[in-house]
Formats: sequence, structure tokens, C-alpha cells
Amino acid sequence: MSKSTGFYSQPKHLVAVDCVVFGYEDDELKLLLYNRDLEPAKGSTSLVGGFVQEDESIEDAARRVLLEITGLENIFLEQVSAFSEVSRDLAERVISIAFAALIRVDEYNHELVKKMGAYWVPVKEVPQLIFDHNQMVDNALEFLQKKSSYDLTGKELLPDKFTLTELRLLYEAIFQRPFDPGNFRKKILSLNLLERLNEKDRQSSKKGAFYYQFKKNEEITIGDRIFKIH
Amino acid sequence: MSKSTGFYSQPKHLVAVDCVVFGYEDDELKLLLYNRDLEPAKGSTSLVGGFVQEDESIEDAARRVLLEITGLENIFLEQVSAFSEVSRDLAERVISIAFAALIRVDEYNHELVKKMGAYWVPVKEVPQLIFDHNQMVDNALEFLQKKSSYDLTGKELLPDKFTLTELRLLYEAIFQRPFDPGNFRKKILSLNLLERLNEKDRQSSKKGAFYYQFKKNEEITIGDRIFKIH
DNA sequence: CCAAAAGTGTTCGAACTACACCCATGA
DNA sequence: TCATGGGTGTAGTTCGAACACTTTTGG
Repeated sequence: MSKSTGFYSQPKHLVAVDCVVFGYEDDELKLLLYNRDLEPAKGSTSLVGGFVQEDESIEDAARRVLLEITGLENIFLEQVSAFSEVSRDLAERVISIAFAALIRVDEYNHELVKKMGAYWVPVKEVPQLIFDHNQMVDNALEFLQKKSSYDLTGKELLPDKFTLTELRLLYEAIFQRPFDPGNFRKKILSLNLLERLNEKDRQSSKKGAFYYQFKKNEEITIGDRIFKIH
Repeated sequence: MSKSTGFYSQPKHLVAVDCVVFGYEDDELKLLLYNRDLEPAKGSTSLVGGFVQEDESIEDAARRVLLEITGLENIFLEQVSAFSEVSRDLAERVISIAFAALIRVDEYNHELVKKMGAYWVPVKEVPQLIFDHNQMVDNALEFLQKKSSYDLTGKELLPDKFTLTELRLLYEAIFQRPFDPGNFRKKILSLNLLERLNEKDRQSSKKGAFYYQFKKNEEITIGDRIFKIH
């Protein structure tokens, strides 16, 4: 084991980041996974991740990993928690920080993702993952639910314009439960964060549903939780 | 810089834990600080912390540090977040995980704390701390407020028996705002987590206030947030 | 015309706020 | 007896849950 050769005489550790990447497609919440291409457990299913380098923070490392896999910059990214059981990695001791990331499926580079061997899996069908990655997924989903309770998620997962039904379906996917359409609509509009466009989506209904978009410059953090709606 | 000599060929890092230790005394929320006894910045004010060793998880490391300083085991301890800016430590690159800890002042070893050079400071008077420790304090306080919104904090900070006024004062200290005494009382009792003892505190009022204690075996996690009370 | 989704309105009840008011007792 | 904190009661309001109802339009 390596003791530091620098100022502090203390053990050093491998530090990794693992990203729980959420996307929303076909009315479903999905996760970006890939088949591990290095030993140990080569070929088994894993979150996307990588090791923290000397010249980068953990957030930088997570951003770098996501850029390499999706071609996207400026991804929504937030720390979930650190995992550090001594034997969590089968090969060597690795401390890993789990991140939650939100991806807009209309923006990421589909070819790049495919080339990197990554693929989307519905959160309801996440397979057995390597190490403690299933735990990371659970924590990240809980994180997403809390965030969505306070912050009106949608900007990060939906296209620029979307109908209120689409937003509701997203929330139903996140919380894994139905919301009353009428109540949902009223609650959302009362927040005053969206503006209606003079354009309708005509795909999903005969009447047509107005598109909405997030208002610019409304970085309001809502003091209280948004969602108690059933 | 040391590349791993083990399985993975990747850089290794110093990893530390820093504990934001909350205590409650004299109707005030306090933090346990100490004057740093090693360079760099020897003598400046700091959170209690230490380096993660090879055979321990970060939680183990935090527990070890707290045991060394307070003599207590089984302290409430939870991860807040990781800090990893490359130059956050003046001497060498250190990734640190901040923890929030809750201490009952009637339990910790006062002499030991004194001997270790640690001391309590009211949260409202926290001085300039080393590195990014003030940020850690802010995050930990926010953490404590969120926890207390959902979980009825008090078990971790108050003595076994306490009056509802004491509990209210604790909440006022945590949230830095007053609560209506009558409404607070009704809300708390409606949760059904406390039981009244046949014993009164006669110090603080002529009438005397009943002591309460947490019911045994009530590990109920409340689904919704507890506190909206004003 | 009718089915189906968009969108509005209405009622009920739970829960929080504000505040009045009674209680017990030591000085 | 009265000041003080403990403790109870209550009216008003807000807000979510449930659900009925209206609107629009393609088939």
C-alpha cells in the first residue's frame, strides 16, 4: 500500500466516480448502462464511471466521463453519495462517489453512445449490476424524487417544448405512481414557471394540447415542496 | 504522483473525513471545533477530521475520529457530501467527505474533549474556518434542517427526558426561527412518537412542565415532512 | 355523432395559522 | 394576587383529493 510521498504521511486511495444517468423516452424513465470492458467482472453490467485524475475534481471527472460517453457538455449533475466499503470492488480498494445525471434524449449523440457500447434500460428493468451499483441506482432515484419534489424537473429531461400531459407522464415515471391530470395541471400552472406557446401538439389527441416551455430567467427555488399531488 | 501499483493503473489520492459535530446546550445549537495541530495552517480553526486508512470505510473513519475526540460510540452520523477541488487543501491534494454528527452533551466525555483541544462554538458565531470547512458547515446545517423536517430530531441531541418547550427551543435553534408554542405542541403530540412521563420539570416555570421521552421501538419514518409550523 | 384527451370547476376534508383563553403555582 | 410559562380550544384559511363536467375535433 502506498503511503503518501507528499506533505501528509497517510495512505492514498483509488477514487472513482459512477454516474447514474437518467433519460426519458417512450414515456419511461431509463438508465444508461454499459458492459464493463475491463477486469474484474469484464462484460458484466455497470454504471458509467471512471477514475478521478490528479488535476480534476470529482465533478470534473463525472463531466469528463459523461462527455466521453454522450458527447454532451453542461449536463445536470449532482452528487448522490460516496461508497467506500473496503471490499466493494473485487480487484482493489476503490472509493467511489455516485452522481445522478439527467440527459435529454433529443440532445445526446446517439452514435457515440452506441460506439461506446452504452445502452438505455428502463429503470423498472434494471438488471443485477456490478459491485454496489444497484444501491447507487436506488439512492440516485430517491435523489431524483426529492429533487423533483422541490424543483420542477423537466427542463433537464424533456425537450424545449412539451405538453402538460408529457410533463405529467414524466412525473409519473419518476414517482412510479399516477397523478390526477386536472390537479397536476392546476398545480404546475400555479407555480408560474411555464409559459404557453401558441402551438399545439396534435399527435396524441384530437383536440390538441398546447405546448409549454420553461420561462427564461426563472431560477426560482421553491421554498416548499411542490408535490403532494395524487 | 503515485500511480497505483495494484490492479488498476490509476492515480491515488489522500482521502479524509471532516465531521460537522452538532451539539445542543444552553438553548443553542453548537459546533465542535478545534485548533489544527498540524501544518499547514497549524493553529487555525477547523472541523474535526482525519485521514481514511486502508482498512476502513469512510463511515468507519468518521466514527473513529469521533470516538477519539468525544469518547462516544454509536453517534448519529451521516454523509453530507464530498469536497474535491484540487487545491482545497493548501499542502497537498486531499479529497474530503463531510459528515454531519449529532452529539448529546450530557453523554460525551468532557475531559477528553478538553484534552483533545476541542471546544463548542454556537453555530451563529462560527468563525472563519480552514479550507472549505465553512461550506461544509453550511451544507451540514441544511442537512440537519432537512432531516429535522422529516424525522423529529431530538433523540440525537436532547437528554432522554425533556419537556416540549425544550424540544421546541431545539427546533427553533435548528431552523433559526420561532415556532408557535401551542401549534408546535399539538403537532408533535399528534405524531404519537413521544410518551409523557409522570414527572415534571420545575425549573423553568411555576406550573411545571411534563417530561416526555421517545417511545421505544418507534422507528417510524414519517412519509411526509413534519414541519411547516410557524 | 361519438370517443378520447384537453382543460375547467366544485366540493370536501385535512392541516396549518393566529390568537384567545384557562391552568397552576412560586414569589 | 399576579406574573409567568404550561397547556387547550377555536375560527379562518389554504391546499390537496376526488371527481363531475365542458371543450374540441378526427374518425
